[in-house]
Order: sequence, then C-alpha cells, then structure tokens
Amino acid sequence: MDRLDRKILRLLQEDSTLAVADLAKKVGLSTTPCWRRIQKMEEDGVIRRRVALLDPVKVNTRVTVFVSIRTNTHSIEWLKRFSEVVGEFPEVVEFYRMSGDVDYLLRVVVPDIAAYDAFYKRLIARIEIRDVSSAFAMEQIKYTTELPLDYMILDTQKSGED
Amino acid sequence: MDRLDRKILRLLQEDSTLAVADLAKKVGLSTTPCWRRIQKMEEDGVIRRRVALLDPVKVNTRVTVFVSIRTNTHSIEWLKRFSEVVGEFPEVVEFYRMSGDVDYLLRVVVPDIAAYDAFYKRLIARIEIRDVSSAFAMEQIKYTTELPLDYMILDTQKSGED
DNA sequence: ACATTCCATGGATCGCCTTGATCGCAAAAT
DNA sequence: ATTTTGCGATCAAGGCGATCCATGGAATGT
Repeated sequence: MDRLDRKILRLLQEDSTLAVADLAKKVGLSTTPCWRRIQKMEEDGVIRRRVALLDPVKVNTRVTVFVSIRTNTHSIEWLKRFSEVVGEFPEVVEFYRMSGDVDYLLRVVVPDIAAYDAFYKRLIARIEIRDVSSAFAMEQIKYTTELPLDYMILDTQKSGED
Repeated sequence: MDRLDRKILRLLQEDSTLAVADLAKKVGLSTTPCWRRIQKMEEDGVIRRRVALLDPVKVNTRVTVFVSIRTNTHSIEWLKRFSEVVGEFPEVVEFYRMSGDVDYLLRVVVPDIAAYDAFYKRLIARIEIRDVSSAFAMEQIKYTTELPLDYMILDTQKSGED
C-alpha cells in the first residue's frame, strides 16, 4: 500500500465506474499495473464491494431518525437477540453499540414521522427495551461513504504530495 | 417505477458490478429492457452514483465517534460557515442538523482516540462552538448503504410479491 | 554484480455494453 | 370491435474495455 494505491482508492470511492485506463491515467500509471493493484486490493479486502447509491428522496426515505436505546439486561444473549431483531429491519441503516450513558444508537430512515411511529411500534413489539429516545434530523448536510485515507499506513514514506 | 425497477435497485444496491444480462435474468427480463430501465433510473437521478466501499479497518479508521453540538448563534450565516468548515474535514462522514436539544450531529471516523482528540482540536480551532459532547461507538453492529425500498411509490399496484 | 521488484509497452482475446430495428402482446381508448 | 399505445422479446452488430501474457527497462537492495 503506497500513495498510488491510495490515489486509486480515493478515485474509486468517488466513482467506481471509472475505466481502468482512465483511472491509470489520472493516477500516473499504465493500465496493466493499475489493474493489478485494484485486483490485489479487492483480494486483500481493502475494497469490500461496489454498490449503487440511491437518492433517498426518490425512494421515499427522506427522514433520518437517530434512536438512542438504553437497556436493563446486559447479557451476551440479549445482545445477540437484539442485534438479530434490529438487523432484520431494513429501515435500520446503521447500528452501534456505544460507550457512555446510551447503550445503542440506531440510524433509521423512513418516509415521514408516521412511518417512524409505525416502525417504532413494530420494534418494541419484537423486543423489550428499557428506554428509547428519538432525535429527528431536519437536514442531512453531509453524507458520504468515502473514508478518509489520510490515516492509511503506507509501505514507503517517499516524497510526493496528494 | 414498478416492482421490476425496485427489484433492479435492490440488486444494484447490493452489488453494482452485476452484468446487465445476469441482472436481467434475476429480475425476469431480457437484457435490453433491463438495461434501458437502469439507464432511465440513472437519468432520473434515482441511481445517484456507483462507488467502492472500503474496509474501515484496512484503511485505519476503525473508530466512530458521534459528536453532538450545541451552538449559541442560530443565524443563517453561522450555519453556512459552520457547514463549510465541517464539510472540509474528511473525517466527518455524516452531518445532520437536528431537532431537539442538540443542534447538530456529526459522525466522525478516525483510527483511535488520540486521532479524535487531534481532530477535535483542529475543529474548535476553526470555529466557535458553545457545547460539544462526544460519544464513542464500541462496535459497529450494522452499516449499510442500502435504503429500504418498501416505501417506494410504484406506478401500478398490480399483484405480485418480492 | 546480481536478484528482485515494479513499471511501460504492445498485443491479443473475449465478454459485455450499447444501440437499432422489428415483432408480438396486452391494456386502454375511441 | 378496432385502434392506439406502451412495454417486452428477440436478433444483430459495432466497439469499447477488461483481462492476460510476454518482453524490456529502471530502480533498489544484498
């Protein structure tokens, strides 16, 4: 992993439809080695997958709700079951176990408040929860799947920018 | 937009490298009309872009921090400047304006706590904020870019499953 | 000096994207 | 009942781009 790999990743995070030849040109390589690097990073699992990103408005999921959850039971079994149940809901798009006073945090996407209420009822019907509090996002100012690559660990620390 | 389109979107959200022919087979179409539907959905902006998703661990950003921000000044100008400044940080991967007692919520990805502290200092050096509180995620139980398509508005409500 | 590694280049194959044209079916409209 | 309209199926064909191989050269390390 050097800065060429990083440059490739940067571009593929933005647009994975880029032809290898174009990518190579932008990176400053010829197509063959560029292609090989991509292959390697896919094998190594650095590149997980390539997906299509949809417009939330167009698919009628414009509302994001953050759901903070506190629980009584802190057993492994409960966590396992809780994870499974929550994972089944396609509205739950992110799901974290937290430190601090909140135990779990969900990001839920739905068309509107009414749909959130319906989701909420379905959720608590499936599993017991001590305390739930919902915070509604009024606006999504930034959302990106691009991870910062500045922290990547590179093999060689040669000169160069980017 | 009918259930065939939805089926196509479902598959492309999982894997955008699928060949049109394979996609068509899975959906129950022949390649040409399937390809045309995809084109249309790209033109219409339903499909925004195709991107590569990376492994957070492999690119050294395993830690997620949720940053809750309260502000004094609630002017449009402040919001504009704040948005710009925050948007410049690649570590900020999501950024919402919230209702309720928190004004803004950020999701920040970094390698470790130390890096978060450095990020935090850089942030408050750039802009004045009344109150900041950080919540660390111990575990990412679920993360998906797939939006639920069950709420999609379809042209025809014919019979069928999926 | 030699081995290793990585790149550039060229070529060659093959799959699939992309497009156009034509036909058929089914629903809707007149 | 007939016509119109709107898909989809099928066939065909051009062409781009992915994929792989083979060779030569440059830089690095031992």
